[in-house]
Amino acid sequence: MSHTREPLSADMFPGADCFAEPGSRPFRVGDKWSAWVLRCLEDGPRRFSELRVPLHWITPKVLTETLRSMERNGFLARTAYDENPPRVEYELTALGRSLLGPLDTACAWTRAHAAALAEARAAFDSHSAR
Amino acid sequence: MSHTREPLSADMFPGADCFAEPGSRPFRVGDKWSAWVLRCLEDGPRRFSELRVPLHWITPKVLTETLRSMERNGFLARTAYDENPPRVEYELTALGRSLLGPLDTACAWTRAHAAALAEARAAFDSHSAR
DNA sequence: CAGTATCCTAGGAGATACTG
DNA sequence: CAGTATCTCCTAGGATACTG
Repeated sequence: MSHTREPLSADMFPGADCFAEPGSRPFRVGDKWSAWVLRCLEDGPRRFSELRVPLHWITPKVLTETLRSMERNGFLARTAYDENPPRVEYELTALGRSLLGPLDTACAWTRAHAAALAEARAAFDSHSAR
Repeated sequence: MSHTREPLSADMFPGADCFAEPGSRPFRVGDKWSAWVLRCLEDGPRRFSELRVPLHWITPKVLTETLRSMERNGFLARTAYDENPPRVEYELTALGRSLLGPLDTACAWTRAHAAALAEARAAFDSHSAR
């Protein structure tokens, strides 16, 4: 199993690269990972280690920070089960779920204008090159 | 005239603090200033120095960077008039204008859930305090 | 398994000064 | 007026190692 860092796949969350990846404009939801976490939890609760996989082996420190921040905002709920080994599940709240709409809107924009964006950049770059 | 840096007023662009200000979650449009610039140009072309005022005297370096990036993405057009003293105007393109919709959607979400957000944070903070 | 604890680095952002 | 040119600072994000 490779822990190599590659760009997140756009298949999982079409248009999201424009939200979460710092290098990609124009959109970004808050920090680098929150929007992706939101999508990962869309279909139900997930465990800490389950979240790491689709997030390309995000380091535990960064995932913890992201989850704490989202929990603080009331976007998700953390449930710790008293078992051994420990089990913790994260699940979207109604508030967190309500974010999916705006997120979709922005995603839709990105997909609808991806070609125009690429063209604009190419034109700008070729113009500033000469 | 005070050049003191204060938080951007929410009156100018309700809900936008959740897009553009790094410290404010959950939303942020790309970088710190792009969304604000978009709003500043909403009602027509503006000059470089005109933009600095509503943006709380953003430094010329940062404004230039922001405008260049937006120009590269095709969100705005830069027009330099051959006069003395020089005059340069920035104006939204159709592509840039099309961003206003998604931006409004996200703004609307923020305003609609501002109370819930504040409550969630207060609850989280008081809980983690004790 | 679900996290902490440390250390480190790149780059976004600002202050200040200067120029065509 | 409309920008560059430098310098500096901060912190989000990552690598790695360890723990209840």
